[in-house]
Amino acid sequence: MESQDLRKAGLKVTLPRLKVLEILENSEQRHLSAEDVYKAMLEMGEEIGLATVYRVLTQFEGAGLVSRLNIDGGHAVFELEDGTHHDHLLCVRCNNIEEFVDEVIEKRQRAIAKDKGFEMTDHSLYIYGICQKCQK
Amino acid sequence: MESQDLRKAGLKVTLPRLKVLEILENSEQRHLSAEDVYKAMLEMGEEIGLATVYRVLTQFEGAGLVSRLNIDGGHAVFELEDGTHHDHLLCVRCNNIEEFVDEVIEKRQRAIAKDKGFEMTDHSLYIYGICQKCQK
DNA sequence: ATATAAATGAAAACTTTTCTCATTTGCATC
DNA sequence: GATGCAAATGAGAAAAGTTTTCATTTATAT
Repeated sequence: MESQDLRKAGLKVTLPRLKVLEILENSEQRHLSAEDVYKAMLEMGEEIGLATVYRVLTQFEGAGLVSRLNIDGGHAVFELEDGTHHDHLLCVRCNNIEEFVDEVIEKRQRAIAKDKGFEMTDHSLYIYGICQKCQK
Repeated sequence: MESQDLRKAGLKVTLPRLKVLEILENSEQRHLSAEDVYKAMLEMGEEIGLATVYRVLTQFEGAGLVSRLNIDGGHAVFELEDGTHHDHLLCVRCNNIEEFVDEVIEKRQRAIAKDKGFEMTDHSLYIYGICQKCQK
């Protein structure tokens, strides 16, 4: 099943790649840092180098299998690509990440870029706050 | 004039602090990295350590004198705080930064946070693209 | 003038990510 | 199935940006 995805992306089917995919698919957290993936790997009893995790995730990003979020203050997290564009809400207490789609905002962004003479290539929007659970 | 700002912020009035403020005020670029400030300092013939630049900028941020932007991919730039909230458009070719304010987007963000049960503390929106100059 | 708490500079440390290079592996071909 | 070769891997070094440490210097209240 996933081997096909790798082959389609022009990547050899290797154990590290399959395992990284498996972790991304089975993790209860949709958003994982390279470190998270690395630790999950070791917990599964799989030998892997952290450099390989970074390489694999970067290749997956290039192949459109995952997307990378650059969170405030430096470190990146990865999520399985599901074909939908969406933005993120981050809880500053528990680091939970939620997703949302808002067509009004999307439209305004395009209008702003046009207005400023920019050819928009990308955008990133993060809303930081305290999630419902953490407010109690 | 600026000495007052420093004193109000509970910071001693020192040469490095005054000089960093001066650079932020007089630079033709509104958005400067710590490295930029450091280099400008050396060009002015002022001795300063890079660590001091970072410390001073971080203190200024805490005091509300400057704000820090975390640009995609890691490094931060600082701008003099002008009391207005605004978001940013970044040119991926020349790294020029423009600012914009959009009340529609602001309103939608608040609505989304509320809808998801988040108590919004902050948000960041960056539109990446190719600016008018760089399109030619 | 002086004491003292804060600020500074230089270098080391830290964090996250990428690179290097020798070794191993997947896979097409025989 | 054996074999050859390009691609992938692991370990550690390196890079980039930022923070910390600590001995020395400086600003400011007394």
